[in-house]
Amino acid sequence: MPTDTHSSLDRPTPAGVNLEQLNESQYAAVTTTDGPVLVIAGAGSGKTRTLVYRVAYLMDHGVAPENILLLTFTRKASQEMLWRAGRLLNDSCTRVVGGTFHGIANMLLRRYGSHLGFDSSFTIIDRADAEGIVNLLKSSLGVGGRGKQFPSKRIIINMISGAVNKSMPLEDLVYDQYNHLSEHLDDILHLQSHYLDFKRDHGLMDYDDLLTNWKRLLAEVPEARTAISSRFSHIMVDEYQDTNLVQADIIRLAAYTHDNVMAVGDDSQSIYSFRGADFFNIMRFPKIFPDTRIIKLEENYRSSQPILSLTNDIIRNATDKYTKTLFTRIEGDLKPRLFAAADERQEARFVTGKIRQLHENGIPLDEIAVLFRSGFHSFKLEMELAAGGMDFEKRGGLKLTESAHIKDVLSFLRILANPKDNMSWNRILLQLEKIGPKTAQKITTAIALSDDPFATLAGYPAGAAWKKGLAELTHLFVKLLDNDSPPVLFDIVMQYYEPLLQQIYADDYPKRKKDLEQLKGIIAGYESLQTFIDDTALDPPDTDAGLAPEDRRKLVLSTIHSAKGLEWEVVFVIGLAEGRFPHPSAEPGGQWEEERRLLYVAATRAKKRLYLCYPRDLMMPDRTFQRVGMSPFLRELRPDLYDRLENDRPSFEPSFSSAKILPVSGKRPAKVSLDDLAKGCAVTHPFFGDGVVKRLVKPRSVDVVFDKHGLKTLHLDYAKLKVIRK
DNA sequence: ATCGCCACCGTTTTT
DNA sequence: CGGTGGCGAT
Repeated sequence: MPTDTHSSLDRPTPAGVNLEQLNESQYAAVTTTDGPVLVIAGAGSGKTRTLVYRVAYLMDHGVAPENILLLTFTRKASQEMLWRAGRLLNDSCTRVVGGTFHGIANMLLRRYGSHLGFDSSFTIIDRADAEGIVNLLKSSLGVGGRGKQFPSKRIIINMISGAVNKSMPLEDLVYDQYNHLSEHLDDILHLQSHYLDFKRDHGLMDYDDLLTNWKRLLAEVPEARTAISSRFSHIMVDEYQDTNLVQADIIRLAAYTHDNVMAVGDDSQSIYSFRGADFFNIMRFPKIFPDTRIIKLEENYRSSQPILSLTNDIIRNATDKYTKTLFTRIEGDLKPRLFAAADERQEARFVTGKIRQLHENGIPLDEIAVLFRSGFHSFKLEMELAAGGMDFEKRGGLKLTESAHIKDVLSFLRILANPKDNMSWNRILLQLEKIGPKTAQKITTAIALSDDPFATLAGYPAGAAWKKGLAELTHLFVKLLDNDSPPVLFDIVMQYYEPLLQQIYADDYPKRKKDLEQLKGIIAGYESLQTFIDDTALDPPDTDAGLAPEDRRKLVLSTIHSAKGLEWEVVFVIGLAEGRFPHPSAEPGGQWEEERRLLYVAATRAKKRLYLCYPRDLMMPDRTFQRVGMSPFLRELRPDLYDRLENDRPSFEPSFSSAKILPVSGKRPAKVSLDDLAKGCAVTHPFFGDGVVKRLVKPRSVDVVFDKHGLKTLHLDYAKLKVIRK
């Protein structure tokens, strides 16, 4: 594919794009309509922005939006991107097809799946479902019961899925990466083959199946390949370092007529290799697509220089170096801070106190995040925040649809969409009195073998103890099969399920009931049951879905993995202690480097302020405290790149759990009111320093230009402003 | 043989 | 909190 011979600067510019903001490389990435482009760039360099601009550019040059396919990692990311593109180039870009690999795969398979011999009604299963199947099989095959260190269901699913994603026989993978488990190889292979059969027999499809079948569709069905390749004349991929081999093949095949692919990624941010992601995909890209234009972006548009210096130093020690040294023109001189707490509790208090302080100084809560390696590392902090009456949103923990009661209700609906879904049958039958794993399995096998599952259920020879329960269940399905509106179906299920709910979860029934109300709100927006079920499996709604935007402006607590691609003014990274970070099972060589990149990802989320915290003492499994040092990754850093915070004072911040504290807004009397201020007043602020009032805003805010930090909008209720001179 | 209840334990990361 | 193992009841 010929690249342009004349200077790219001769080309017309995309509508509404301010080219002052684009450096020459970005400009080159944006202004090409043909051929493959690979953008390799560091954190905060505006990779995603080049994609948005290119969408705008393409549409400006006559490419119809419905022919553009934007593949992103999460559905939120694609929505965000389309929204940004919409601001550049009116709203026609909403017709751009944006989504995740899995979402697009689902769409295509529902449409063309029959070419591969699929039943059109397959059910998408998530991780927890997959683990559930392994559990069922483990007991029914009698595998691993006696041997003590048989791998957990989670590890087995990781291995099975890893084999698919790396296009590698499971056997090789076990010898390669799980050698310590190789004594169980036969059992593992046994489980794998039954797992595959189970999914096939019951019309279930996991995340990996969606991708492999998409690939098969492209590779084996010429008419589908042609249809898809001409439908999407331009394909864009974000976060390319997180793609696996199957995804790389999909892109190659989907673009086989035109090669119009643009991929952006950063090898230093590859943190998903445990899931089969392979950042060598980036290196391979130019070989797969000859005549690729490679564009490197080295300017960072996110973080201040002190933060960038530290993050450069984190990655400096990496063994695989493809890394570029990033620079920034953003001003700021606040060095990252390293805080050594005595223990987790003190760490939590420090973070809570700092957040409160920052918020009082005018930083909105949704511009602050706390990041950590594993979900449970934030438990102490969550308690401390809750005790202090501070609201937060936790990401990367349990999703709404992963809780047992929600799964219960969804099972009924999933059966309606796919009567062969034996996972769901099993769930429902187990709820009945006197039916345990064995009985449930007998019934589900009978159902799986029959042509009419509902008739089989009705006619199943019931034992005396559970005859009544089975009859009620049969009756429920009679009613359900008469309807097809999702909200109505939901209500019918709830009539049946609510008594069960009270009985099964007697202790926290009200809380679970509230979750179900929320689910009801979500389902109300759907007209098709199938769409609803697909969405809940592919993109589980979080517990805050449906809240008004102003209520969502919360402090974020997140695992580092779930924070990928996001940014905040202030970032705290907690739990940076030996034994916590890197994860103890990571050994120098393999996983170790990925853990280092993980810390890099965490630190590069910060725009202005970065706090790195660790507890000196950690509670060990045997409930004793043990002195641990700081994370080895921190020890490697040049000490002049950060400021150390010592906690010589025993009670650094007051504990919010031991004292009654009023909510933030009511706690502090306003120091200054609008009446005391006027345009031109000189003021001082404990955090931003000296400045001059530029403008009075609405009821209780004021714009101040600070000497060192530029323009800030401060809320008088929170900010500790002092008037120096009127 | 199967079910239900109680007590105990440990927690990678996930589209 | 969720998974597991033991034990008594059916």
